[in-house]
Amino acid sequence: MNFNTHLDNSNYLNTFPKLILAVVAGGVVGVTTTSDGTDDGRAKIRMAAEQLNDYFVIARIKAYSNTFKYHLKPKACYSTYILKSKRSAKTKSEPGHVEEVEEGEGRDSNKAPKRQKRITSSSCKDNERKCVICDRARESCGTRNRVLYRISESDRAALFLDALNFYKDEVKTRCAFLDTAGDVFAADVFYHGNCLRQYLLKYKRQIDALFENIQRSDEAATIDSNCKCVFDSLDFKTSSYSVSHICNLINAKLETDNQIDNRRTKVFLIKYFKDTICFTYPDDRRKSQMVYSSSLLQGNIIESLRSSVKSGPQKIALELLHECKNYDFGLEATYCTSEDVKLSLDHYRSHRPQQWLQFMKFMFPNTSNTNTDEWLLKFDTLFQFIHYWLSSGRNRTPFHCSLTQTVHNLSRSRQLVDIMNRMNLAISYDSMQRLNTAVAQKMVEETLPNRCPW
DNA sequence: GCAATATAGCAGAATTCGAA
DNA sequence: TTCGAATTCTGCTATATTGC
Repeated sequence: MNFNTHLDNSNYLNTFPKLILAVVAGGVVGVTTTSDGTDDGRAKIRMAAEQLNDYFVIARIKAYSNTFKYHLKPKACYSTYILKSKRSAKTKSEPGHVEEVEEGEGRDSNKAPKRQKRITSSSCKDNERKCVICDRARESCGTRNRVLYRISESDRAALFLDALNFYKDEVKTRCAFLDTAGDVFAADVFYHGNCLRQYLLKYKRQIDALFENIQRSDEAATIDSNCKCVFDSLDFKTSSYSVSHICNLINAKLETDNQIDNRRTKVFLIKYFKDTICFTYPDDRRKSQMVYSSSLLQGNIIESLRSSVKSGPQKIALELLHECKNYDFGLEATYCTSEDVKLSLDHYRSHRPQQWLQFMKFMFPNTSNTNTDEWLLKFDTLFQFIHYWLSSGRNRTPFHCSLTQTVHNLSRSRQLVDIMNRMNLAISYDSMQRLNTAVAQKMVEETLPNRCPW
Protein backbone atom coordinates (compact mmCIF):
# COMPACT_ATOMS: atom_id res chain seq x y z
CA MET A 1 0.00 0.00 0.00
CA ASN A 2 1.27 3.44 -0.88
CA PHE A 3 1.53 5.64 2.19
CA ASN A 4 1.54 8.85 0.21
CA THR A 5 -1.84 8.03 -1.27
CA HIS A 6 -3.28 8.00 2.22
CA LEU A 7 -1.35 11.00 3.42
CA ASP A 8 -2.71 13.03 0.56
CA ASN A 9 -6.24 11.99 1.25
CA SER A 10 -7.72 14.34 3.82
CA ASN A 11 -10.66 12.03 4.51
CA TYR A 12 -8.24 9.37 5.57
CA LEU A 13 -7.06 11.55 8.42
CA ASN A 14 -10.58 11.56 9.76
CA THR A 15 -11.11 7.84 9.50
CA PHE A 16 -8.36 6.91 11.95
CA PRO A 17 -8.35 7.30 15.67
CA LYS A 18 -7.38 10.76 16.48
CA LEU A 19 -4.53 9.60 18.56
CA ILE A 20 -1.26 9.92 17.33
CA LEU A 21 -2.18 11.92 14.23
CA ALA A 22 -1.80 15.32 15.80
CA VAL A 23 0.80 14.34 18.32
CA VAL A 24 3.17 12.38 16.20
CA ALA A 25 2.69 14.55 13.18
CA GLY A 26 3.24 17.83 14.89
CA GLY A 27 5.40 16.91 17.84
CA VAL A 28 4.27 18.50 21.09
CA VAL A 29 0.74 19.75 20.71
CA GLY A 30 -0.10 20.85 24.21
CA VAL A 31 1.54 20.54 27.56
CA THR A 32 -1.52 19.16 29.31
CA THR A 33 -2.46 16.57 26.71
CA THR A 34 0.86 15.21 25.63
CA SER A 35 3.47 13.07 27.31
CA ASP A 36 7.00 12.03 26.42
CA GLY A 37 5.91 8.42 26.78
CA THR A 38 7.96 5.35 27.56
CA ASP A 39 9.79 2.81 25.44
CA ASP A 40 7.28 0.23 26.52
CA GLY A 41 4.36 2.45 25.56
CA ARG A 42 5.93 3.23 22.18
CA ALA A 43 6.51 -0.49 21.57
CA LYS A 44 2.86 -1.19 22.26
CA ILE A 45 1.72 1.57 19.91
CA ARG A 46 4.03 0.13 17.23
CA MET A 47 2.47 -3.31 17.69
CA ALA A 48 -1.03 -1.85 17.67
CA ALA A 49 -0.35 0.03 14.43
CA GLU A 50 0.90 -3.18 12.81
CA GLN A 51 -2.12 -5.07 14.09
CA LEU A 52 -4.42 -2.44 12.58
CA ASN A 53 -2.36 -2.15 9.39
CA ASP A 54 -2.31 1.55 10.14
CA TYR A 55 0.24 2.59 7.55
CA PHE A 56 -0.16 6.24 8.32
CA VAL A 57 0.94 5.81 11.94
CA ILE A 58 3.62 3.27 10.98
CA ALA A 59 5.08 5.85 8.63
CA ARG A 60 5.04 8.49 11.36
CA ILE A 61 6.70 6.16 13.84
CA LYS A 62 9.43 5.42 11.34
CA ALA A 63 9.90 9.11 10.61
CA TYR A 64 10.28 10.02 14.27
CA SER A 65 12.28 6.92 15.19
CA ASN A 66 12.03 6.21 18.91
CA THR A 67 11.31 9.75 20.02
CA PHE A 68 7.66 10.15 19.14
CA LYS A 69 5.18 11.30 21.77
CA TYR A 70 1.52 10.54 22.24
CA HIS A 71 -1.59 11.79 24.00
CA LEU A 72 -2.35 10.50 27.43
CA LYS A 73 -5.10 11.72 29.72
CA PRO A 74 -7.44 13.36 29.48
CA LYS A 75 -7.76 12.55 25.78
CA ALA A 76 -6.52 9.00 26.30
CA CYS A 77 -5.37 8.46 22.70
CA TYR A 78 -3.00 5.78 23.88
CA SER A 79 -5.67 3.73 25.68
CA THR A 80 -8.16 4.04 22.82
CA TYR A 81 -5.64 3.02 20.21
CA ILE A 82 -4.36 0.00 22.13
CA LEU A 83 -7.93 -1.05 22.86
CA LYS A 84 -8.86 -0.76 19.19
CA SER A 85 -5.96 -2.99 18.16
CA LYS A 86 -6.94 -5.59 20.73
CA ARG A 87 -10.50 -5.62 19.41
CA SER A 88 -9.25 -5.84 15.87
CA ALA A 89 -7.18 -8.92 16.76
CA LYS A 90 -10.20 -10.47 18.41
CA THR A 91 -12.65 -9.78 15.58
CA LYS A 92 -10.24 -11.03 12.92
CA SER A 93 -10.45 -14.42 14.56
CA GLU A 94 -14.27 -14.29 14.36
CA PRO A 95 -15.50 -14.69 10.77
CA GLY A 96 -18.53 -12.69 9.77
CA HIS A 97 -17.56 -9.58 11.71
CA VAL A 98 -17.93 -6.39 9.75
CA GLU A 99 -15.17 -3.91 10.42
CA GLU A 100 -16.59 -0.51 11.15
CA VAL A 101 -15.37 2.53 9.34
CA GLU A 102 -16.21 5.72 11.16
CA GLU A 103 -17.61 8.74 9.46
CA GLY A 104 -15.07 11.49 9.90
CA GLU A 105 -17.10 14.52 8.92
CA GLY A 106 -17.55 17.18 11.56
CA ARG A 107 -15.71 15.23 14.21
CA ASP A 108 -13.24 16.71 16.63
CA SER A 109 -9.84 15.35 15.71
CA ASN A 110 -8.85 15.06 19.36
CA LYS A 111 -11.96 13.13 20.33
CA ALA A 112 -11.74 9.42 20.94
CA PRO A 113 -13.54 7.28 18.37
CA LYS A 114 -17.20 6.73 19.06
CA ARG A 115 -18.22 3.25 19.92
CA GLN A 116 -19.43 0.98 17.21
CA LYS A 117 -23.11 1.39 16.57
CA ARG A 118 -25.13 -1.75 16.20
CA ILE A 119 -27.21 -2.29 13.13
CA THR A 120 -30.59 -1.75 14.70
CA SER A 121 -33.79 0.10 14.29
CA SER A 122 -32.14 3.47 14.29
CA SER A 123 -29.93 2.56 11.38
CA CYS A 124 -32.64 0.89 9.36
CA LYS A 125 -34.02 3.97 7.73
CA ASP A 126 -34.00 2.67 4.23
CA ASN A 127 -37.62 2.35 3.22
CA GLU A 128 -36.74 -0.09 0.47
CA ARG A 129 -35.95 -2.74 3.08
CA LYS A 130 -38.85 -5.00 3.84
CA CYS A 131 -39.84 -7.20 6.69
CA VAL A 132 -39.15 -10.79 5.68
CA ILE A 133 -42.30 -11.96 7.47
CA CYS A 134 -44.99 -9.50 6.34
CA ASP A 135 -43.13 -8.24 3.24
CA ARG A 136 -43.77 -4.62 4.20
CA ALA A 137 -41.35 -1.77 4.73
CA ARG A 138 -40.84 0.35 7.81
CA GLU A 139 -44.15 2.02 8.56
CA SER A 140 -46.09 3.95 11.12
CA CYS A 141 -49.05 2.08 12.53
CA GLY A 142 -51.21 4.44 14.58
CA THR A 143 -49.05 5.91 17.31
CA ARG A 144 -46.55 3.12 16.99
CA ASN A 145 -43.65 3.28 14.61
CA ARG A 146 -42.90 -0.20 13.28
CA VAL A 147 -39.21 -0.23 12.60
CA LEU A 148 -37.04 -2.85 10.94
CA TYR A 149 -34.33 -4.84 12.67
CA ARG A 150 -31.64 -7.06 11.23
CA ILE A 151 -31.10 -10.64 12.36
CA SER A 152 -27.67 -10.48 13.94
CA GLU A 153 -27.48 -13.36 16.39
CA SER A 154 -26.61 -16.91 15.43
CA ASP A 155 -29.16 -18.49 17.78
CA ARG A 156 -31.94 -16.33 16.37
CA ALA A 157 -30.83 -16.96 12.79
CA ALA A 158 -30.77 -20.72 13.41
CA LEU A 159 -34.24 -20.64 14.99
CA PHE A 160 -35.53 -18.57 12.07
CA LEU A 161 -34.17 -21.13 9.59
CA ASP A 162 -35.77 -23.97 11.57
CA ALA A 163 -39.11 -22.16 11.44
CA LEU A 164 -38.74 -21.60 7.68
CA ASN A 165 -38.06 -25.27 7.05
CA PHE A 166 -40.96 -26.24 9.28
CA TYR A 167 -43.58 -24.05 7.61
CA LYS A 168 -42.32 -23.94 4.02
CA ASP A 169 -44.65 -20.98 3.53
CA GLU A 170 -44.35 -17.72 1.56
CA VAL A 171 -41.64 -16.56 3.96
CA LYS A 172 -39.65 -19.64 3.00
CA THR A 173 -40.22 -18.75 -0.64
CA ARG A 174 -38.77 -15.29 -0.01
CA CYS A 175 -35.77 -16.84 1.77
CA ALA A 176 -35.24 -19.88 -0.43
CA PHE A 177 -31.57 -18.98 -0.84
CA LEU A 178 -30.84 -19.20 2.89
CA ASP A 179 -29.32 -22.46 4.07
CA THR A 180 -27.20 -21.56 7.09
CA ALA A 181 -27.05 -18.91 9.80
CA GLY A 182 -24.13 -17.38 7.91
CA ASP A 183 -26.38 -16.95 4.88
CA VAL A 184 -28.86 -15.07 7.04
CA PHE A 185 -26.21 -12.57 8.16
CA ALA A 186 -24.84 -12.19 4.65
CA ALA A 187 -28.27 -11.63 3.16
CA ASP A 188 -29.16 -8.84 5.64
CA VAL A 189 -32.58 -10.18 6.53
CA PHE A 190 -34.75 -7.51 8.14
CA TYR A 191 -37.86 -7.90 10.24
CA HIS A 192 -40.44 -6.06 12.31
CA GLY A 193 -39.87 -6.93 15.94
CA ASN A 194 -43.42 -8.07 16.44
CA CYS A 195 -43.68 -9.99 13.15
CA LEU A 196 -40.67 -12.17 13.92
CA ARG A 197 -41.66 -12.56 17.55
CA GLN A 198 -45.09 -13.84 16.57
CA TYR A 199 -43.68 -16.04 13.80
CA LEU A 200 -41.17 -17.71 16.12
CA LEU A 201 -43.69 -17.96 18.94
CA LYS A 202 -46.15 -19.72 16.63
CA TYR A 203 -43.39 -22.09 15.53
CA LYS A 204 -42.34 -22.79 19.10
CA ARG A 205 -45.92 -23.52 20.14
CA GLN A 206 -46.47 -25.95 17.28
CA ILE A 207 -43.20 -27.73 17.97
CA ASP A 208 -44.08 -27.98 21.63
CA ALA A 209 -47.50 -29.38 20.72
CA LEU A 210 -45.90 -32.03 18.51
CA PHE A 211 -43.49 -33.08 21.24
CA GLU A 212 -46.33 -33.13 23.69
CA ASN A 213 -48.33 -35.51 21.51
CA ILE A 214 -45.38 -37.85 21.22
CA GLN A 215 -44.76 -37.82 24.94
CA ARG A 216 -48.39 -38.06 25.91
CA SER A 217 -48.79 -41.69 24.95
CA ASP A 218 -45.75 -42.68 27.03
CA GLU A 219 -46.82 -40.57 29.97
CA ALA A 220 -50.37 -41.85 29.97
CA ALA A 221 -49.34 -45.36 30.96
CA THR A 222 -47.08 -44.09 33.76
CA ILE A 223 -49.70 -41.72 35.17
CA ASP A 224 -52.38 -44.37 35.00
CA SER A 225 -50.42 -46.83 37.10
CA ASN A 226 -49.47 -44.15 39.66
CA CYS A 227 -53.09 -42.99 39.96
CA LYS A 228 -54.27 -46.51 40.67
CA CYS A 229 -51.57 -46.85 43.29
CA VAL A 230 -52.67 -43.63 45.05
CA PHE A 231 -56.41 -44.43 44.81
CA ASP A 232 -55.84 -47.84 46.38
CA SER A 233 -54.09 -46.21 49.33
CA LEU A 234 -57.08 -43.92 50.10
CA ASP A 235 -60.08 -44.89 52.17
CA PHE A 236 -63.09 -43.39 50.44
CA LYS A 237 -65.55 -45.32 52.59
CA THR A 238 -64.75 -43.51 55.84
CA SER A 239 -62.96 -40.33 54.71
CA SER A 240 -63.24 -37.58 52.14
CA TYR A 241 -60.46 -35.82 50.29
CA SER A 242 -60.16 -32.70 48.22
CA VAL A 243 -59.26 -33.18 44.59
CA SER A 244 -56.19 -31.01 45.19
CA HIS A 245 -55.05 -33.31 47.95
CA ILE A 246 -55.35 -36.38 45.72
CA CYS A 247 -53.68 -34.49 42.89
CA ASN A 248 -50.73 -33.64 45.15
CA LEU A 249 -50.37 -37.27 46.19
CA ILE A 250 -50.28 -38.39 42.58
CA ASN A 251 -47.83 -35.65 41.56
CA ALA A 252 -45.53 -36.64 44.40
CA LYS A 253 -45.16 -39.99 42.75
CA LEU A 254 -44.67 -38.57 39.27
CA GLU A 255 -41.62 -36.85 37.83
CA THR A 256 -41.51 -33.04 37.80
CA ASP A 257 -42.27 -32.67 34.09
CA ASN A 258 -45.12 -35.20 34.22
CA GLN A 259 -47.32 -33.37 36.73
CA ILE A 260 -51.10 -33.50 36.35
CA ASP A 261 -53.71 -30.94 37.34
CA ASN A 262 -56.98 -31.22 39.25
CA ARG A 263 -59.00 -31.63 36.09
CA ARG A 264 -57.08 -34.71 35.01
CA THR A 265 -57.18 -36.04 38.53
CA LYS A 266 -60.94 -35.83 38.43
CA VAL A 267 -61.04 -37.59 35.07
CA PHE A 268 -58.93 -40.40 36.46
CA LEU A 269 -61.16 -40.64 39.51
CA ILE A 270 -64.27 -41.00 37.39
CA LYS A 271 -62.52 -43.45 35.09
CA TYR A 272 -61.35 -45.58 37.99
CA PHE A 273 -64.35 -45.45 40.35
CA LYS A 274 -67.15 -44.82 37.82
CA ASP A 275 -70.48 -44.19 39.60
CA THR A 276 -69.28 -45.31 43.03
CA ILE A 277 -67.80 -41.89 43.70
CA CYS A 278 -69.44 -38.45 44.01
CA PHE A 279 -68.29 -34.81 44.00
CA THR A 280 -69.78 -31.87 45.83
CA TYR A 281 -69.57 -28.22 44.78
CA PRO A 282 -69.51 -25.89 47.78
CA ASP A 283 -71.54 -22.75 47.02
CA ASP A 284 -68.86 -20.36 48.18
CA ARG A 285 -66.15 -21.82 45.95
CA ARG A 286 -68.04 -22.78 42.79
CA LYS A 287 -65.58 -25.48 41.87
CA SER A 288 -65.21 -29.17 42.46
CA GLN A 289 -63.49 -29.46 45.73
CA MET A 290 -64.17 -32.79 47.34
CA VAL A 291 -64.75 -36.35 46.48
CA TYR A 292 -66.43 -39.05 48.46
CA SER A 293 -67.53 -42.59 48.26
CA SER A 294 -71.23 -43.27 47.71
CA SER A 295 -71.25 -45.34 50.87
CA LEU A 296 -70.60 -42.29 53.11
CA LEU A 297 -73.37 -40.00 54.43
CA GLN A 298 -73.29 -36.51 52.98
CA GLY A 299 -73.38 -34.68 56.34
CA ASN A 300 -70.38 -36.54 57.59
CA ILE A 301 -68.52 -35.80 54.40
CA ILE A 302 -68.91 -32.03 54.83
CA GLU A 303 -67.69 -32.22 58.41
CA SER A 304 -64.85 -34.50 57.44
CA LEU A 305 -63.74 -32.13 54.68
CA ARG A 306 -64.07 -29.05 56.86
CA SER A 307 -61.80 -30.49 59.51
CA SER A 308 -59.27 -31.73 56.98
CA VAL A 309 -59.08 -28.34 55.22
CA LYS A 310 -58.90 -26.45 58.50
CA SER A 311 -55.94 -28.40 59.69
CA GLY A 312 -54.11 -28.36 56.38
CA PRO A 313 -51.21 -26.03 55.72
CA GLN A 314 -52.75 -25.18 52.36
CA LYS A 315 -55.36 -22.89 53.84
CA ILE A 316 -52.81 -21.05 55.95
CA ALA A 317 -50.50 -20.69 53.01
CA LEU A 318 -53.27 -19.29 50.81
CA GLU A 319 -54.29 -16.73 53.39
CA LEU A 320 -50.71 -15.59 53.92
CA LEU A 321 -50.18 -15.50 50.18
CA HIS A 322 -53.21 -13.26 49.78
CA GLU A 323 -52.00 -10.91 52.52
CA CYS A 324 -48.40 -10.77 51.31
CA LYS A 325 -49.31 -10.30 47.68
CA ASN A 326 -51.97 -7.66 48.13
CA TYR A 327 -50.10 -5.38 50.50
CA ASP A 328 -49.15 -2.08 48.87
CA PHE A 329 -46.02 -0.31 50.11
CA GLY A 330 -46.91 2.65 47.91
CA LEU A 331 -43.39 3.07 46.53
CA GLU A 332 -44.26 2.61 42.86
CA ALA A 333 -45.43 6.20 42.44
CA THR A 334 -42.42 7.64 44.24
CA TYR A 335 -38.72 8.13 43.59
CA CYS A 336 -37.88 5.83 46.51
CA THR A 337 -35.88 8.51 48.27
CA SER A 338 -35.03 8.08 51.93
CA GLU A 339 -38.12 10.14 52.84
CA ASP A 340 -40.38 7.97 50.65
CA VAL A 341 -38.93 4.80 52.16
CA LYS A 342 -39.33 6.08 55.70
CA LEU A 343 -42.92 7.15 55.04
CA SER A 344 -43.75 3.76 53.56
CA LEU A 345 -42.13 1.91 56.43
CA ASP A 346 -43.90 4.02 59.04
CA HIS A 347 -47.22 3.30 57.36
CA TYR A 348 -46.45 -0.40 57.27
CA ARG A 349 -45.51 -0.46 60.96
CA SER A 350 -48.80 1.15 61.92
CA HIS A 351 -50.77 -1.22 59.65
CA ARG A 352 -48.95 -4.52 59.99
CA PRO A 353 -50.77 -7.45 58.32
CA GLN A 354 -52.35 -9.16 61.26
CA GLN A 355 -52.46 -12.72 59.95
CA TRP A 356 -48.81 -12.55 59.02
CA LEU A 357 -47.95 -11.27 62.49
CA GLN A 358 -50.02 -13.99 64.11
CA PHE A 359 -48.39 -16.64 61.98
CA MET A 360 -44.88 -15.45 62.84
CA LYS A 361 -45.68 -15.33 66.53
CA PHE A 362 -46.85 -18.93 66.36
CA MET A 363 -43.68 -19.83 64.57
CA PHE A 364 -41.44 -18.03 67.07
CA PRO A 365 -43.24 -18.47 70.39
CA ASN A 366 -40.33 -17.11 72.41
CA THR A 367 -40.75 -13.59 71.00
CA SER A 368 -42.26 -12.35 74.26
CA ASN A 369 -39.03 -13.21 76.09
CA THR A 370 -36.89 -10.89 74.00
CA ASN A 371 -37.05 -7.33 72.82
CA THR A 372 -40.28 -7.16 70.81
CA ASP A 373 -39.04 -4.46 68.43
CA GLU A 374 -36.12 -6.63 67.50
CA TRP A 375 -38.43 -9.48 66.56
CA LEU A 376 -40.84 -7.23 64.73
CA LEU A 377 -37.97 -5.95 62.62
CA LYS A 378 -37.17 -9.51 61.60
CA PHE A 379 -40.82 -10.26 60.81
CA ASP A 380 -41.08 -7.06 58.77
CA THR A 381 -37.96 -7.90 56.81
CA LEU A 382 -39.20 -11.37 56.03
CA PHE A 383 -42.59 -10.02 54.96
CA GLN A 384 -40.98 -7.54 52.58
CA PHE A 385 -38.72 -10.24 51.18
CA ILE A 386 -41.69 -12.50 50.40
CA HIS A 387 -43.75 -9.59 49.06
CA TYR A 388 -40.95 -8.66 46.65
CA TRP A 389 -40.51 -12.28 45.63
CA LEU A 390 -44.23 -12.80 44.97
CA SER A 391 -44.36 -9.75 42.71
CA SER A 392 -41.37 -11.00 40.70
CA GLY A 393 -39.45 -7.89 41.65
CA ARG A 394 -42.12 -5.50 40.40
CA ASN A 395 -43.25 -4.14 43.74
CA ARG A 396 -40.40 -2.42 45.52
CA THR A 397 -40.24 -2.51 49.29
CA PRO A 398 -38.53 -0.17 51.78
CA PHE A 399 -36.20 -3.02 52.69
CA HIS A 400 -35.06 -3.62 49.10
CA CYS A 401 -34.69 0.07 48.22
CA SER A 402 -32.69 1.01 51.28
CA LEU A 403 -30.55 -2.13 51.29
CA THR A 404 -29.63 -1.71 47.61
CA GLN A 405 -28.63 1.93 48.05
CA THR A 406 -26.69 1.21 51.23
CA VAL A 407 -24.76 -1.71 49.79
CA HIS A 408 -23.97 0.22 46.64
CA ASN A 409 -22.89 3.32 48.53
CA LEU A 410 -20.57 1.28 50.73
CA SER A 411 -19.13 -1.06 48.13
CA ARG A 412 -19.67 0.75 44.78
CA SER A 413 -19.94 -2.74 43.39
CA ARG A 414 -22.41 -3.49 40.65
CA GLN A 415 -21.55 -7.17 40.91
CA LEU A 416 -22.60 -7.26 44.54
CA VAL A 417 -25.90 -5.55 43.75
CA ASP A 418 -26.51 -7.99 40.89
CA ILE A 419 -25.82 -10.99 43.11
CA MET A 420 -28.19 -9.67 45.74
CA ASN A 421 -30.81 -8.99 43.09
CA ARG A 422 -30.59 -12.57 41.86
CA MET A 423 -31.19 -13.70 45.43
CA ASN A 424 -34.22 -11.37 45.68
CA LEU A 425 -32.45 -9.33 48.34
CA ALA A 426 -32.11 -6.13 46.32
CA ILE A 427 -33.62 -4.29 43.39
CA SER A 428 -31.63 -4.53 40.18
CA TYR A 429 -28.69 -2.26 39.54
CA ASP A 430 -30.55 -0.76 36.58
CA SER A 431 -33.63 -0.01 38.66
CA MET A 432 -31.48 1.67 41.25
CA GLN A 433 -29.77 3.79 38.62
CA ARG A 434 -33.08 4.71 37.02
CA LEU A 435 -34.41 5.88 40.35
CA ASN A 436 -31.27 7.90 41.02
CA THR A 437 -31.48 9.48 37.58
CA ALA A 438 -35.15 10.31 38.10
CA VAL A 439 -34.39 11.97 41.43
CA ALA A 440 -31.57 13.98 39.86
CA GLN A 441 -33.80 15.10 36.98
CA LYS A 442 -36.52 16.10 39.40
CA MET A 443 -34.07 18.19 41.39
CA VAL A 444 -32.84 19.92 38.27
CA GLU A 445 -36.40 20.62 37.10
CA GLU A 446 -37.35 22.08 40.45
CA THR A 447 -34.26 24.24 40.64
CA LEU A 448 -34.49 27.84 39.54
CA PRO A 449 -32.40 28.86 36.52
CA ASN A 450 -28.76 29.72 37.24
CA ARG A 451 -28.92 28.09 40.63
CA CYS A 452 -27.24 24.95 41.83
CA PRO A 453 -29.73 22.26 42.95
CA TRP A 454 -27.93 21.71 46.24
C1' DG B 1 -57.77 -13.75 22.38
C1' DC B 2 -54.91 -10.52 20.42
C1' DA B 3 -52.22 -6.41 19.75
C1' DA B 4 -50.15 -2.54 21.77
C1' DT B 5 -47.68 -0.79 25.51
C1' DA B 6 -44.84 -0.55 29.73
C1' DT B 7 -41.26 -2.24 32.39
C1' DA B 8 -37.45 -5.06 34.26
C1' DG B 9 -33.39 -7.34 33.31
C1' DC B 10 -29.41 -8.43 30.53
C1' DA B 11 -25.49 -7.48 27.62
C1' DG B 12 -22.06 -4.97 24.97
C1' DA B 13 -19.32 -0.90 24.00
C1' DA B 14 -17.32 3.45 25.37
C1' DT B 15 -15.79 6.41 28.84
C1' DT B 16 -14.21 7.82 33.36
C1' DC B 17 -11.76 7.32 37.48
C1' DG B 18 -8.53 5.98 40.86
C1' DA B 19 -4.87 3.09 42.60
C1' DA B 20 -0.37 1.20 42.04
C1' DT C 1 1.98 5.69 33.01
C1' DT C 2 -0.78 1.81 33.03
C1' DC C 3 -4.48 -1.03 34.10
C1' DG C 4 -8.70 -2.59 35.81
C1' DA C 5 -13.05 -1.56 37.86
C1' DA C 6 -17.01 1.32 37.82
C1' DT C 7 -20.16 3.93 35.35
C1' DT C 8 -22.85 5.44 31.47
C1' DC C 9 -25.27 4.74 27.38
C1' DT C 10 -27.78 2.05 24.19
C1' DG C 11 -30.44 -1.69 22.42
C1' DC C 12 -32.76 -6.15 22.79
C1' DT C 13 -35.78 -9.69 24.96
C1' DA C 14 -39.17 -11.45 28.06
C1' DT C 15 -43.08 -10.72 30.62
C1' DA C 16 -46.97 -8.25 32.65
C1' DT C 17 -50.60 -5.10 31.89
C1' DT C 18 -54.14 -2.79 29.37
C1' DG C 19 -57.67 -1.95 26.03
C1' DC C 20 -60.44 -3.48 22.32
